[in-house]
Amino acid sequence: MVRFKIATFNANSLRVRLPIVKEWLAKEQPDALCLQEIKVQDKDFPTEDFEAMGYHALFRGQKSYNGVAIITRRPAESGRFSLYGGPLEEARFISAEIDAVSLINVYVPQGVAPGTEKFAYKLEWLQELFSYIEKNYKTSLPLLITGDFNVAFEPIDVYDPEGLRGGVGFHPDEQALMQRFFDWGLIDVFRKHEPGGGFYTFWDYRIPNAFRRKMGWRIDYILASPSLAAKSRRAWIDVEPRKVEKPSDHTFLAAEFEL
DNA sequence: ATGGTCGGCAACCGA
Repeated sequence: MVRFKIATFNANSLRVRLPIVKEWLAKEQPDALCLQEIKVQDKDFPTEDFEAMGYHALFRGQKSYNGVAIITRRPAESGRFSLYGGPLEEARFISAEIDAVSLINVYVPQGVAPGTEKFAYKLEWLQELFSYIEKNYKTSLPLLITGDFNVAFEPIDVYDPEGLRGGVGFHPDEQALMQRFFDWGLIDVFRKHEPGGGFYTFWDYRIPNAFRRKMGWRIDYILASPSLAAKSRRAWIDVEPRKVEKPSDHTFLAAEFEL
């Protein structure tokens, strides 16, 4: 039996959140950590900080916005650095092969509001991600898709389902696309271990004291193919890093498998 | 009655 621990974290600036990330890595020693919204260009990526801790880094950054990375304990085989394949594409997709597991890390467009061009782009991006997975992966093989999907799937995944229904992040068109991943066979590993509601991974900065008031959303996911999901032993949300000086609006979401 | 968020990066955009 080989332990395989994976986590995902929307950093909202890796420069600002690097101390939190390093502390969490040291504490949990995951085999892979997927980061989103790193907001650094490749030339500024803190590779040395991770190497000094015995970790390896794959990343695709961009100026100002977006940016994704996969930090691994053992060297990983890099996969793709974009979904559509173009050099001008926003840095929202990165994949790798690690310990015989195919890993895809995504930062799904936020979408602003239904009816906007950006909302249409979000739906199109999710559709493209699903098509890519359907075309290139088999449900029988070990696959993990992690990241910030910017979609809450069920009413128990948001603090106010009635009030938020139909808005960005809790819209039936977004949920229908999430459903396609589940229909294909992927399993929401946190949900597998925690059937109850009220567990969130994101609290909007713009709502005063949202965390204290429990006004959260569960929009970050670790999705696993069936055979891999069957090997998960636990999944959890770590809110401890929110108690530091510079909390993020997201938390670390982690899962542990026995391969 | 009113103001109450972040981060990047240089004026606002994105979340």
